[in-house]
Amino acid sequence: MSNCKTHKTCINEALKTAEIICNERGVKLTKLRQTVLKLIWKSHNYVKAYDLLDDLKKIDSSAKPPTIYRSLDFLMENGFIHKIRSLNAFIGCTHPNEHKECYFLICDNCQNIEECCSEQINKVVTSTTGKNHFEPNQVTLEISGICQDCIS
Amino acid sequence: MSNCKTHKTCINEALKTAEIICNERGVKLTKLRQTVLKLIWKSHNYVKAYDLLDDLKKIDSSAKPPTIYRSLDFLMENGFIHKIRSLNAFIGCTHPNEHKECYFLICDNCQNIEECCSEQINKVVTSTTGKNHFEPNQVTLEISGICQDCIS
DNA sequence: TCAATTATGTTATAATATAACATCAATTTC
DNA sequence: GAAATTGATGTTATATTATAACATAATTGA
Repeated sequence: MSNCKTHKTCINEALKTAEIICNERGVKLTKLRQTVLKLIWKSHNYVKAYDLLDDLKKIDSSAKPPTIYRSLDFLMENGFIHKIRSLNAFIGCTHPNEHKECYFLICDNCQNIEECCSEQINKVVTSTTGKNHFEPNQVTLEISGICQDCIS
Repeated sequence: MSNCKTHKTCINEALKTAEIICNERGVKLTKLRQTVLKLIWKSHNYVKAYDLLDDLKKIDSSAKPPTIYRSLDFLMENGFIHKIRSLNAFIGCTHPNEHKECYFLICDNCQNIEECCSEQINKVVTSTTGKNHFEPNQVTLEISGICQDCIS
């Protein structure tokens, strides 16, 4: 479960940040992409592409799979959302400006996902890939289990 | 690229180990499951489920998706193979007896996957989940990039 | 303005995975 | 050893996830 009090703030923050970053980068956060980002941020839980598509269809009944997947691609490329590979699902990024590598704590019970960064983990990954003479490109670290709020 | 000299040895090892573990556990490594495990071990590269199905069809033309997926499920449950979530692919496990958590170094160039264990990584994961009061269940750590042999 | 680029619309289909029910084989129990 | 139970496989159908390919529209920039 997330601790945000007024979730609207989370959504607005996410949209504003995305807007700013897009301007900096000279890429366009179009109406559609905004809408999709907003739909993803509907909650702190992960969302599936086709659920998103259903949501989008309520707004624009002509939406089709490529509509969603293209927006998802754009949002991922720019770091506004992440794909959770172990779930084939997507989630809004809580700090699109800052991180390099991050990892996810996925609650099997409440579906909430916590996005975390850890210098420690980065170091270990770097050192272990170094030992293997491996040039890392992308790190996927997803930890599923039971979150704080669901343990009791 | 893998360093095995006679890959047949890898396959035989994998099958023998699986056999022994199944006996210990009182579960059955049926003909079909053996065949699928052998097909997965055809190389050290990862394999896709439907490629596997095509291979299996050459042996038993009546094979269908559930044939493969059931065997894959069994082999995963017993730790003889792993699913690589970032690729929707499967790979034989190199040490089904020993490890708890492991991680994968996936070469984008040659498709080889190195399965590694690191006490260090386990510790960091434990400590970081602990800090978040998170009860971990399953850890997915997949690092893609360029392997030693493909860097030059 | 028109050429090039980028974004979106649209149709179709590819790729991945599972549900549901039938049958067969092995094991246990009486 | 026959019947009952369990586990494995066969089979049909379909769900879920994702992309290719081509058409059109909007935007940018020379």
